[in-house]
Amino acid sequence: MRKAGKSPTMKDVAREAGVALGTVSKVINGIPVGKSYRQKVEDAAARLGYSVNSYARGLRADKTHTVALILPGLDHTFFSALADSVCHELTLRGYRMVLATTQFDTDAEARCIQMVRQNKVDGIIGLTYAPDLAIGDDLPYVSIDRYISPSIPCVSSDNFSGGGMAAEKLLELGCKKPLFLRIGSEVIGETDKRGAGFVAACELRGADYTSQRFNDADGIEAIFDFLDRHIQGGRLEFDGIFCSTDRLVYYVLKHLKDRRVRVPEDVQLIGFDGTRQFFTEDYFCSTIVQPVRQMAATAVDILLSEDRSHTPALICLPVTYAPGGTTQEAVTTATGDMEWQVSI
Amino acid sequence: MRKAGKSPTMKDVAREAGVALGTVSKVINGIPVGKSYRQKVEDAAARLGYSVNSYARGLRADKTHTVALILPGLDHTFFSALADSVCHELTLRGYRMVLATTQFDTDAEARCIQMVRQNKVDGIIGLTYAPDLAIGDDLPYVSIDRYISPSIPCVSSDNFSGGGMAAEKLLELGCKKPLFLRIGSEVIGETDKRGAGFVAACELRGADYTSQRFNDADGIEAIFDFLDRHIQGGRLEFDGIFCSTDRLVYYVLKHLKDRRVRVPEDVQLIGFDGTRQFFTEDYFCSTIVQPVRQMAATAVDILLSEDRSHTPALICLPVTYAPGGTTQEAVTTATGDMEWQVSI
DNA sequence: CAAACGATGTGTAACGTTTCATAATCCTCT
DNA sequence: AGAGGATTATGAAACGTTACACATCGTTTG
Repeated sequence: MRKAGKSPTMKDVAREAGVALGTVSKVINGIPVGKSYRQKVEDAAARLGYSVNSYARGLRADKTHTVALILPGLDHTFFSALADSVCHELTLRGYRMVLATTQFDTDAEARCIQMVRQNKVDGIIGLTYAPDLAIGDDLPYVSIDRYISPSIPCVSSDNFSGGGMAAEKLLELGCKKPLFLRIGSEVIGETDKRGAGFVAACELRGADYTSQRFNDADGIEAIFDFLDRHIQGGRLEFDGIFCSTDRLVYYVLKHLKDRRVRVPEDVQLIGFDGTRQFFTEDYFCSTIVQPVRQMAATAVDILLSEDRSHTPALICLPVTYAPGGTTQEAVTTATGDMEWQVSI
Repeated sequence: MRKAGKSPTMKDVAREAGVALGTVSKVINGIPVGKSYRQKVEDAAARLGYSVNSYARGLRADKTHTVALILPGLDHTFFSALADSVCHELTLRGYRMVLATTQFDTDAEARCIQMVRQNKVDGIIGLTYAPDLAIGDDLPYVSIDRYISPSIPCVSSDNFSGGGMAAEKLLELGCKKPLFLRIGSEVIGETDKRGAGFVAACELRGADYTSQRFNDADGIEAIFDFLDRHIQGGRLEFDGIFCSTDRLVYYVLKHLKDRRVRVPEDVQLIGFDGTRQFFTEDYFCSTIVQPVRQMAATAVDILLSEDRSHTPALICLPVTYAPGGTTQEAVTTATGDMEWQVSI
């Protein structure tokens, strides 16, 4: 890659304006300076098209005004919404964002940390899965949805309450035999409190619940097998399922359709995330909605806060329930809007 | 924000290893050096946990290995898929990506350019709308979907052929009175060739077509009004509509449903973009699919190519047609899979 | 055996900024 | 009018790296 002619430096501006280097620096940084000097410098800078070299600045000051966001990828609403919000929040605060994606690969996570560390970012916001992520504590780090250590603040939605909310809702909607289905990473993260909350609420209400956990390694087939083992004479023995993610709802939905089990008539489904369809903005399914924007803003706030010595280790933000067609609410929901899909 | 203890520098490593600064630099950069020296340096670096300060490096070498991606936002599949791919392609080539979003605001676009210019990125990939974006030609720039000037390479999908493809498809599917509907920015971009391609194909086939263009400023209501004016006795006078984007398909679909016009029985719809539903991966509607990954890879390739003097000003990548339920194909498509939505 | 050469490590200048001690300038007050 | 103090501009040092000229050492050759 070729770059035409070097861009002007402060030295050039100083020469052009006939003032000292330090004066130019002051003007650029808004430090009070004699009016005529300020004018001369501003004119010269404009004439030359000067713009600060933040690499030189970042070298000198130990502050780069850059934050790294490390995510598995952007191919999921939750991730892209998070990235969008984080980017926006950072811009508002005068920070830049460098984005690195890991494809759920723990090696890539380590490489990303390494990479952004070289880049001397002022901090990292990360959504990672490696059980032993090496983050020196010289570099401020805020973790999303995964508690790593007491010295690393973790921002997540209130997974426990969300799980409880899902249980309450299923029971309220008349379910007698609710089931919790979990699929996810082998490592235990904050999101695993969803099941715990579900169980706690069920026990409190004395409900006849079941909780079944699978790992990504088991494959989705393990869940299908489980469901099949619980279908007796075309009838599923559960009448409500809380799935650990909206994506899981999709798979379950698909499988149940194959088995001619009707949703939501025979079994009601609640997911977690708050995934919405494009354009229509309808929820993909009945779901516990994570406050993505708030999570992003909170993560940024904590990361950039002056005093990081007293930040809580774990911050849980409130979730809400949103009906989305896979449960039988009393009133019809907005999804009725999408009836045209019937003809497809 | 507080940073604990400064990180070790090459000087520290040199002292620790008992060698000269230059030798450390050579080892770090893989320049041949005596075996024992190499070992000493590597050991010392590992012991101290040294990592390169890319700000110092970027200051010295006029190369930062950083590329900026400027997008309206990430809240659209096309944008997030593009960001995902660009990020991935850059990582493969050892580059970092800084992401800036503009919210479709042309002022924000200018601020972003300004910001990344300060950041001395090696180049910019931008998807912008400002009619007169000020990009000095000292900074390599690749534009997506918008031709700016002969010296700025533009990567887009083959909008013209895509429009033609949509026309051909509608005619092939039996439409006698096809309509092209456009909504978009006030400034004319590459995407406007969609309509041109449609018109060209219709004229070639002697079809009785109509072409109607609206701007964002007109509001979606203008399109609804237009449609209403062409509904006679409950029947729309067009039997096929090519919409300039999938999003427009959504609005049209919604409006036609209100007016009890059936899709695809009464009128067939084709969009542009290749938007897919989450999880299901089904196309949102019948559509002309943009090769997002290829666009990202191409943009990155061009931006990072050594010799930018002979790059073509405009690169159009091939699009494909994908049926998605808003047209009446001979064979049933994969969307049949989503029948369960019927019950929602 | 000495001179010349090649190979390899060393140290310093430069990149563009900010900061800070110093110098210059301007007032003000005696 | 001149000295003292307050204000403001100046210029050099430093940030961590790379590149290049130079010094050093070992080896080959006449």
